[in-house]
Amino acid sequence: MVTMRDVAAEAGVSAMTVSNALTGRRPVSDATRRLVLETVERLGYQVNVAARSLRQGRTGVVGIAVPTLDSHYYSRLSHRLVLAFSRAGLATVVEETRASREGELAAFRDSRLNAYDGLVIAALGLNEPEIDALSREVPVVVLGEQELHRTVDHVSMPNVAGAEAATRLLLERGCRDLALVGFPTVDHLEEVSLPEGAAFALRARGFANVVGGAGVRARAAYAGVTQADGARCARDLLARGEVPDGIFCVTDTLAFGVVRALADHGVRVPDDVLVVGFDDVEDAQFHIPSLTSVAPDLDGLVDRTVDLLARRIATPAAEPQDVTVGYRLVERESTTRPR
Amino acid sequence: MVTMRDVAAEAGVSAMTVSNALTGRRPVSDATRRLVLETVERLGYQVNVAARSLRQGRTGVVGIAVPTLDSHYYSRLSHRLVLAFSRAGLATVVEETRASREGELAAFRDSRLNAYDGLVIAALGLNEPEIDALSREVPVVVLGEQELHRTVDHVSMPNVAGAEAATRLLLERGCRDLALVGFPTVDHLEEVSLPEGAAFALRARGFANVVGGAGVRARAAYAGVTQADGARCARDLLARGEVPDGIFCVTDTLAFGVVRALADHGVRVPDDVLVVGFDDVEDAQFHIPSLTSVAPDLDGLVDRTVDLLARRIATPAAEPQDVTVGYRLVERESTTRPR
DNA sequence: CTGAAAGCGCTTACAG
DNA sequence: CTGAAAGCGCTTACAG
Repeated sequence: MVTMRDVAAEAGVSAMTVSNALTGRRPVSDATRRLVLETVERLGYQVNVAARSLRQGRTGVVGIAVPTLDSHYYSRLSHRLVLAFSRAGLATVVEETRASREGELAAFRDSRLNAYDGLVIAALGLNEPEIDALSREVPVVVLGEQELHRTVDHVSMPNVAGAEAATRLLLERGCRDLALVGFPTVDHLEEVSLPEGAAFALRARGFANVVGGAGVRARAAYAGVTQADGARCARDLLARGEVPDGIFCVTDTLAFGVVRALADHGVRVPDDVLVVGFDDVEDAQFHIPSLTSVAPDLDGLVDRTVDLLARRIATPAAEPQDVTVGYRLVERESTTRPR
Repeated sequence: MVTMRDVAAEAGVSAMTVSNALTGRRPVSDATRRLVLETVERLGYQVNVAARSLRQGRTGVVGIAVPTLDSHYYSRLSHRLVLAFSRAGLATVVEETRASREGELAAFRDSRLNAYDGLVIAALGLNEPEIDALSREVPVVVLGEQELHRTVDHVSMPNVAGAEAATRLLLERGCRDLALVGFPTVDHLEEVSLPEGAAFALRARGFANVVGGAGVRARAAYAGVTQADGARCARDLLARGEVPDGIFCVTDTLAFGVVRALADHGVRVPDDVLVVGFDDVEDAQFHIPSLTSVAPDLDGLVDRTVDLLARRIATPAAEPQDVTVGYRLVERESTTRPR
């Protein structure tokens, strides 16, 4: 391997000067810089990042920890974060936590071990005190799955407000017999905790808030997070006898499964029942029927995340911020009554 | 930060002994090991990976470079690879190349710079000689987007055979007026190169192979890789006047866009036209109609990839292997004629 | 603008 | 089974 020392010897300068010519940290005369760069090119020199990291204590790498990459929502979110950090001059590493406590602890451990400069984590398994403690060891931004807390930078989704808007839309379209898919109950929400964390509970709360005073029927079904789980929820609702006339699903992924299972049982969307999802993943536009969904401001979420992490890295003691991004309700065929 | 030296001083042993107690590389007496581990625990010592890497020249990290994470196929593939490498005791880093030459060169560069022990790359932009040259700098396994070549380990999809099976199914179902979506032509395939690389061309070739002797009409449409691109292809076909009675799409993602755009123009699947995709992504089961698709043996692909990379890391001079995994054709509603 | 020396925190020979 | 010394390839003070 070609080292900085080789380049220095070949160019007849010191290793320091090579370093300075490459990093620009200290001024180097134009002639020397040209000589160094030409020698670097000719010898095919590549800086050794392990050595640089050891010396600097920084790596220029940010970790992104998400429950899984095999998800409509998280794959897109990861993609957007990678692009945004890339624009900010930071390389990114994506890790999967499998939505487990252990996986999330591992992400924090890896952040120290591999000397990530910072970590973005969609935390589902760890609770607030744990995150607060861990966040002292590495600059971190927590993504919107926890309730508000003020000891760590936090960018969250408009979970409650978005779910309220979705539920209101169902009422406005005339639904009087609602179902919530993705949470086990519409009452005593605070007593239930799910492997998927607080986001689902907050969306359920939004649903319950609107349903509460509306004098309509409401029930709930829960089976997990996948399309297959959504299908199971729909079958569960049908097995209980009555078909609701409006369904709010806490994610689009669940909604896809719900719509499919309803079709398998001869129940049509939107003819027999209206359906709204959450996340507005790209697929929502392409399904038949296309899916009405709550579209969180993903650009805002990503931009704020990059900003906050950069600030936290630069100023470890900065005052923690708590940001909730906006949303739009995008209406499509699944809530459009046929004429 | 607590260093190995701190632990050694506290435990009254040498740094070497701490290292040996931790790595197990050399035998340490039981009593000493217990003392060291207890001291490590008490001081909260964490090994510094940068220093270890610098010394060892290895990191235990494997890079995975895919065109994008925002894709039905690549997000699932990345997920599976992460799990498989995790089982093999290797951490993984996922990078996006944006399907560009530059992005792929960067993945190789990062592999050296960040001292990945190995790289898995779905290469689309680089050609064979470039990959062959780069593969001398880092252990690499190339994923199924290139034609066969024997200078680098290579795991490929059953592109030709799978596409042939899909096209044969359309003929068996009575189609006589076919369209290929995802490649610009059905003739002179070798003269066309796409940003998406050779996989699309090989699938087009499979289509052309079957159509060739069958005495049926065939045309092609190409716009890119996304669902929106698939929709554009369908609109393009419709704009040319005649509606085909069978469509083979080189990916499921394109097929979703095709089916949606056809529906927008009142053309029904499978009533008016049959559609087959490729990849068998999870969504294929949940769309309405559910999508018939070529299902490559993803488990086999992932397992072989992990095996080959592990072997290449252990034995850099090993004879390169070229593996093509199998497939199943999964029939669903999109090719089932209504009674 | 340029350089010689020291050291980041480990692990690899070399000894015993 | 254990240790003192050297060095992985850089960059940070300290000098000039």
